[in-house]
Amino acid sequence: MKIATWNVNSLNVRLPHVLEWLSRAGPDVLVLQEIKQVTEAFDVNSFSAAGYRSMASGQKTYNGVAVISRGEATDIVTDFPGYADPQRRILVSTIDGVRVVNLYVPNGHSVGSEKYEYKLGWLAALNAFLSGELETHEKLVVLGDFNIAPDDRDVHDPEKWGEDILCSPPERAALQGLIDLGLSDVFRQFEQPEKTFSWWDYRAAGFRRNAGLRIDLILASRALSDACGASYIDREPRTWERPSDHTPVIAEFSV
DNA sequence: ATGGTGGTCCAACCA
Repeated sequence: MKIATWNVNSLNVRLPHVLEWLSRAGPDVLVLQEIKQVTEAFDVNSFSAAGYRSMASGQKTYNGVAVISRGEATDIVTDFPGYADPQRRILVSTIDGVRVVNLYVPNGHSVGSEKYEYKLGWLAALNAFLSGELETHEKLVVLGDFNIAPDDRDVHDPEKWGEDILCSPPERAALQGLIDLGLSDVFRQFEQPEKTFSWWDYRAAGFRRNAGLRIDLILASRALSDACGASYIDREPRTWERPSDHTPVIAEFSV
């Protein structure tokens, strides 16, 4: 199974990019974040014409997640049980025997802000949810825009970023809490070029200067991480006309 | 050191 994640920053704008990338990369599963459209506006037909099934959990203007897959998606979950949240940030399903958890983790704005507290609370709810999912699904992958750079290697200028948002110790501790459930960051199972990132700020020529972060992650349970043959980031869509500020992150599993 | 870009939707919010 070849699986990928991409924050598209508006599917209305980026649909042509997504279709182009699907045709070039041919993943079995592609999960999207920030589709920024209501579920009813999600264009299932464009994906079925490309040979994919698809579904979305959308909302107006902000957030919104979608899953595009060759195989059928079953046992769909769109909310953490017991955690009421109008923001559409998760889409969980089982595809070809793999539990696929698509996430758009809150950004958090700045350390100590109200949005930051929401982010940490959301991550606690995620931890509780995944703890349960891991009990019932041996093959589980958690992927998406985590809005957390795991460590200094994932930051273009660690001195400058310091312990700011996306890099603060409580955020990194929350990510470690997920790892401690029995998940691993498959990108780091392989030799990677230095300064490989998945997001570059539109401002201040971030991409031209490679001033980026690796905040789009693929975490896999033991049964899957053992079966992971490759994980890499495809920078190319970030070079296209009118790009998303994120680029696809891919993992290949022999399942 | 500051301000820079982009999406949604038209003023202001979010990233």
